[in-house]
Amino acid sequence: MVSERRSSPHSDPAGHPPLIETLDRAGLRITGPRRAVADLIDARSGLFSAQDLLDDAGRKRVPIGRATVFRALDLLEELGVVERIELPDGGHAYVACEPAHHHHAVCDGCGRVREVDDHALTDAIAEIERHTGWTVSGHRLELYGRCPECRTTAPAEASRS
Amino acid sequence: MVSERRSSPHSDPAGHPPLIETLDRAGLRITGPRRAVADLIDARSGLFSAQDLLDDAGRKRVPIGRATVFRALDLLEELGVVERIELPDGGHAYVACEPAHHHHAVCDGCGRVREVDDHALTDAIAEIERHTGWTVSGHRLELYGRCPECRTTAPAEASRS
DNA sequence: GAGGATATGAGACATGGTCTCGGAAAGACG
DNA sequence: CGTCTTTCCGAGACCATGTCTCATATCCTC
Repeated sequence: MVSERRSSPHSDPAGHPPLIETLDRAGLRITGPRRAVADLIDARSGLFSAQDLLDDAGRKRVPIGRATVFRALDLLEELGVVERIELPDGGHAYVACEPAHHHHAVCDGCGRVREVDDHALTDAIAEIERHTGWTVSGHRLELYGRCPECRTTAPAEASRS
Repeated sequence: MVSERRSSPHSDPAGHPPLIETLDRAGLRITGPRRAVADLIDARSGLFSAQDLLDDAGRKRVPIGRATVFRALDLLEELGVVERIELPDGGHAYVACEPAHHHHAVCDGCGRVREVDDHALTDAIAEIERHTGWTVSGHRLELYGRCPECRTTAPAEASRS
């Protein structure tokens, strides 16, 4: 489980439109459970696990099946508005994000996640292709560290390279 | 005692010394099971899962407990000679590697893994730190694509950003 | 509305990994 | 070598995170 931290009850901290809109625009069925999951995600900020959503749902007395949460998450991931990321400790978490290609920086102080783009990385990959002979069709980059707010507070715990 | 010394078709692509030596040099106990796991890994190339090692062990009639395999893998990971990587499909796999910091490129044709270093990435990260105000203490980069041998054969399947 | 396509929920199953605990083996020492 | 302490091992229970199945409920279109 990923820790609980929410900011404003419903607003999209990073300015995303409500997730449910994405489903709608993609021409997918808007069902009660889907809407519920979308809302639960919108109400969070930063990292969360499927279990977190289930817990939230229980707390709010919104009955949703486990499988449904995973299915909704898959769907949203496919649409690019939710991403599953790997944590330094080997665990997983989900995070809502923009559909455009980007990477995530995860703060190990507060769990906040920030999107980062990667012009420089693109160049780096081109370079790698050039001298290894590989064709790189995809990549995954995650950054771990501390956000400006946490930088001055408690020291970070170990993180892997 | 396991007979078979690295019999893999593409053995030792990067010229690693036997893994068991790493344990020895680290001053850790060299026990039968640890040696067995080290040998099993040496005999492989590319990605493998804990289950693969267990299967190999069964095939060679080397009885090793599941927990022991995971413990040995943890140990080797701590020493930096084995790394656990995230696959594009969300699964995990292990791979033997050099202890120095680097990244992996995974071929989705043959499963081969190549180590890649990242001068350019280091610069890219410095750049990110500079204009986001974050302190990046660690990162994880994985590249997916096709190695030169597979590039000309069957087309790659989809892979994620 | 009615009907067919699709999604849902409950819970079994799968996978990958961790924990516990009694027993066994490694290494230190005399 | 024998004994002692420390560490490791194996078996299997346990756990977390997902996936699958299938009967039922729901959505959307006509």
